[in-house]
Amino acid sequence: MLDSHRRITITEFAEILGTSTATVSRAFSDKGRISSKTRQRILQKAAELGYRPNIHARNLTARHSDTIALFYPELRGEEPDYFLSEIMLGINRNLIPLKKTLQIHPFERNAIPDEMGRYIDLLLNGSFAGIIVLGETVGSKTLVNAARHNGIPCIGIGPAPAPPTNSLWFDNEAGAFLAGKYYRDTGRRHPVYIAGFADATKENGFREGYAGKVNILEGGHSFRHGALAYERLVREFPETDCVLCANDVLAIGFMKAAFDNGRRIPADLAVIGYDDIHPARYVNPALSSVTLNLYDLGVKSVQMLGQLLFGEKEVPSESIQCDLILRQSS
Amino acid sequence: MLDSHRRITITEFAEILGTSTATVSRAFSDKGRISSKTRQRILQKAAELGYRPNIHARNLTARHSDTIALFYPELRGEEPDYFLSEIMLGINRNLIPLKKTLQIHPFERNAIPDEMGRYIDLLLNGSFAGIIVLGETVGSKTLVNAARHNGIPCIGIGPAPAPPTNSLWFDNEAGAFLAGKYYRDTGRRHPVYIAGFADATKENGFREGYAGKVNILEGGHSFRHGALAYERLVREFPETDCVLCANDVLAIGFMKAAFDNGRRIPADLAVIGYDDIHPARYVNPALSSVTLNLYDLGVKSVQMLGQLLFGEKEVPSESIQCDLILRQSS
DNA sequence: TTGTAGGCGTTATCAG
DNA sequence: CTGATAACGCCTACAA
Repeated sequence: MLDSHRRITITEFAEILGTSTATVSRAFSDKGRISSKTRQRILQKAAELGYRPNIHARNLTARHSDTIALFYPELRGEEPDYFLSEIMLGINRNLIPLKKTLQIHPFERNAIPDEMGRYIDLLLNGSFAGIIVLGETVGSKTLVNAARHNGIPCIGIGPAPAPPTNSLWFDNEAGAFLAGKYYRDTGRRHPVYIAGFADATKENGFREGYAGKVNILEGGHSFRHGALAYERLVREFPETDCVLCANDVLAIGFMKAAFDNGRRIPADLAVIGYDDIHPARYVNPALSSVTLNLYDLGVKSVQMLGQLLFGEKEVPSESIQCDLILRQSS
Repeated sequence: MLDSHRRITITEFAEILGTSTATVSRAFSDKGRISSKTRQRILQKAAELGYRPNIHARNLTARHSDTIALFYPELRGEEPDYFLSEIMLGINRNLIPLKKTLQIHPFERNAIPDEMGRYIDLLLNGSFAGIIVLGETVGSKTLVNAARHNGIPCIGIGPAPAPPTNSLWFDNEAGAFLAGKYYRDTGRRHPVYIAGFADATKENGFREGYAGKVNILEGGHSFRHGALAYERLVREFPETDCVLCANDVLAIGFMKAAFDNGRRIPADLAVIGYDDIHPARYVNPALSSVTLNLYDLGVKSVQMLGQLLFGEKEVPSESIQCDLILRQSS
């Protein structure tokens, strides 16, 4: 049964052709001298007989594969990670020209280094041509370090501060600052920051931008967290007239609860999100947000990785600009 | 340079241990008799010296890898595919126990079989332990067939009609029927169906459910398409008082445009979406939708694939139930 | 329980 | 330009 599906090997194939395995190999490899006539013949016959180079044998000799891996701290909720989706789209769209293939590796967000063993293993098995690591978590850093230590091409994506090379960063403090300043300039009086994961940077940026006291509320990373945050806001800070949410998902959930509660946005309560995921534009009211240009982040990360793959020892880190996109909610 | 990162091989490692490579292999393979004492010793020493089995060599002898691939027809827009995101979440969450790794392969939605060569190659290279194929496109079918022909474990996910085995399906006609019937029962007079990809099934189901004439409008698969559809609706079918959108993204875009245009939903105009992606619950008004239980679809698909991987020749196809989830928009 | 040795399918080196 | 042949690193009979 299995045997009936057994593919023909280079040896058998070469025999049929009456040539050597070396020549067949050359026909498929683009390097190594070979007359275009024999290549033609070989390629055609291959199509005919269904011969294809075995990728594992190939990887074994080449000592690496054509797959690049994306590692990211997983959201432990029941909702997809929209932040990730946008970045991944950018990545995927640009992998084709590199003839690489994408592998997805979510890891536990709160993992300590010792718990990253499984991923380090993957990394060190020589399975990947290169990797992209998302996030600022301990796990992320563990991965990035392991990659560097072992000479594996690796681009890190995350908030500042970032190493001077091989990383792509954005300045959350600056982004949140924009929101704070905007609220100050538009005369809002009682700002609240609704936090996502522990990240003092956004909170600080927001406070500095506002140049005044801001209240803090625990948020999270799901629509539901956002809705819950609204309920808490009503109880704890009823005077609030503007909020910055640590991410758009939170903001959308928050707005939903506020809207259903009869709050007028932005008249009574302004809200600004963070990340600028696509749905932000299509909720009611359309959500103002600090854009991280997520798609571009993805695109750029594979460009950088491409250079590494191409032979560069390292590439200078780059940053992506944050902007405040004003829509209807603020 | 590269050499400094060269990992130790089984031969060298065995030599250091003063044992044979076979024993080392056994220590790592869980099968093959070996005293737990020597295994202990070997595993520990391995950790010490940083020895890890080379995955490519492993794959070569095993004739397959531990990666499973997800193939899906790509949305050619600038937005992530939210439908896919939900399914992928379900898949990812259940891959860990299988100790498998996920690879992502978007392909051109309108690809004809001849253009699927690249993916067929991947498939036939023996690279995958198994695959999951999404969609009802020609490309999807090509892939599924190739897999079956070559004895590669494969689960297809898509709308009915589906083959009797190895596939996971949902009944779009039945789903859309629910929406049509609901509109009939709630006294709506002028229904419009806003189409996504060419899929007569939903349209038919909707019409049958409504048991009357329904107008059709081209839609698409992005928020923007939805918004545009609203504009066209105003011009072409101004009397419309209820719509079914082929997917939620469309519906959300549509509602946004309607809302900004001062339309009262659902009073003047009811809208129902399809797929029930998470954001549907958090837009204003909350979107009624035909749920496909996308997450469960993902979960179930890996369960089925798991059986195939476990040795079953084939598993009976299963279906996932569609339900109409009523929220605020209808 | 452990060791020996051949094989997995390619690629790379070195002659020819 | 083409052919032999030795790696690549591991697994698995088979033998001990």
